[in-house]
Amino acid sequence: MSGLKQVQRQTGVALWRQIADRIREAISNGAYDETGMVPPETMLAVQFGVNRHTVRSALAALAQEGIVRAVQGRGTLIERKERLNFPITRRTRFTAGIGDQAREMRGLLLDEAKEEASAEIARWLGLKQGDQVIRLETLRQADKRPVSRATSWFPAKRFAGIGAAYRTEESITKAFAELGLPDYVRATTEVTAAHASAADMADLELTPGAILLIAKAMNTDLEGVPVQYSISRFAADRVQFTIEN
Amino acid sequence: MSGLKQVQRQTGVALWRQIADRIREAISNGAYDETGMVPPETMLAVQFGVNRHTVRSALAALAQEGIVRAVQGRGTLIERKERLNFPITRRTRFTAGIGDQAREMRGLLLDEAKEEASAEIARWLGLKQGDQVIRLETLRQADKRPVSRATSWFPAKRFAGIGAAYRTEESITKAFAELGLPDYVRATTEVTAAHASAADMADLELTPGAILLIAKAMNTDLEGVPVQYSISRFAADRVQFTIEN
DNA sequence: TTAAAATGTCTATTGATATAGACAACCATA
DNA sequence: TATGGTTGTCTATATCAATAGACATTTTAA
Repeated sequence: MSGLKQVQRQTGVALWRQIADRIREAISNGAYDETGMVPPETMLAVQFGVNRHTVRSALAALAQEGIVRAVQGRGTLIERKERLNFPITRRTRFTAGIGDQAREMRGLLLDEAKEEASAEIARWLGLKQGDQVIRLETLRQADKRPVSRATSWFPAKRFAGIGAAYRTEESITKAFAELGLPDYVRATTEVTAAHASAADMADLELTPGAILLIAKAMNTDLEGVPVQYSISRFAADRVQFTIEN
Repeated sequence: MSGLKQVQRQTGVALWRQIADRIREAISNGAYDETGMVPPETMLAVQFGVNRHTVRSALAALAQEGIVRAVQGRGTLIERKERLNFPITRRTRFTAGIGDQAREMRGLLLDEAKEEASAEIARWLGLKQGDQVIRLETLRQADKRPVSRATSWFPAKRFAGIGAAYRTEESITKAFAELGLPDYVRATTEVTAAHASAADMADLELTPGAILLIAKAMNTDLEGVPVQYSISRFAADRVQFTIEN
């Protein structure tokens, strides 16, 4: 890998933020694994072609995220450098999928509502617009660190009580099982990226300007009948998707 | 869909940039299809809870991208509202994959080099570190609009001359065919997101702060022997990926 | 023709961003 | 214990980002 290059002078995104993103990426890629520390501020300033104070702003932001910790006289230590891998296959399951990469997996139910299907939701679930659906707002954590924020819709008739089941089981797979659906498969997944909204920023403990990986997914039962449509927002600096064909 | 909500006051990313992103997204989602115009500046200012001048900065950025065009006295017209869909399957091909969504597809060879495989490239291509590989830097366009910037590696021994073949055929699939590989399959794809580098910004004609969807892909021949490893960077506001299982 | 509605332009003010320089405080080690 | 390297803090200055208000210009429609 080549070293970090100079940042471009841009409008709209603060320099310190661009530099924070670059350093976060470098840490994630293991660029500083030898020392376990970020290079000195003065060196980073030269590398990026900016003032040392600008580098300090970037490092302060990373310290706020818990990624680095500055120690006066010694340097800036790297505290955390993970990126969870999230396989997307016909058998995609959140908890099992990244279960071996974290000690503790949790799924929190933030909100539950019964509502009428919009045209889009109806299309995905194979219902008629206006049919009753259950919407779950969930937050998934790995080792107490928020990983994704998802909005899921289920046919209300077939999956009444899925909210309560999810609240106790903390897993869609187990909630389905409790409601008499022992198995399901991932039919389609659409992946996009966007800036985080204010609400997602709060839930995912993101800093401003953060990027989301957005997966719109549809699951079906083994007969191909849609059972769930979900829009999951992942903190892009904490995960990657892997598609194995 | 609910209407646009207020933006959050953030640090590091300019308000006008956040608003530009939101409006671009709304246009892409067809929120203004009825009129073919963006709402008046004063109305947007109220919706986002900002000054009209801030909205004007956002619209100016979108005009610069060619997405809208302001006409004094009339309003701000929407010029373009596309997001190419890019299916990722075992038979993923760039040109064929989005060929029906654009009139003209082109693949430009920016650079070609023979080099020694790094540990990572060697691992992906099933070679030994230091084995000769050919690296192609390519830019793919749909209707003259840049869509992705890719770096690809090929085993040098097997695919000598792939640069020349790509330059004339403007397609990996056709270049492979010319070199005696009539068919290949997508083995794995890793998807991440990040901010655009300065170089990618220039090649993809992106505005500062833009987001990239990054796909690291490995293709094999029908016997499962790796033939290509590539890192493609897509302008996130112009594409989405679809994974069909 | 007139009025309303929309974008375009200008001035002014405040706070955030970025640069620059100097020096203090702290740590490791020769 | 002295020194060099590192982070922490302070002052100062210039530019960008955002708000605020006023008014001009252009188009549409009453």
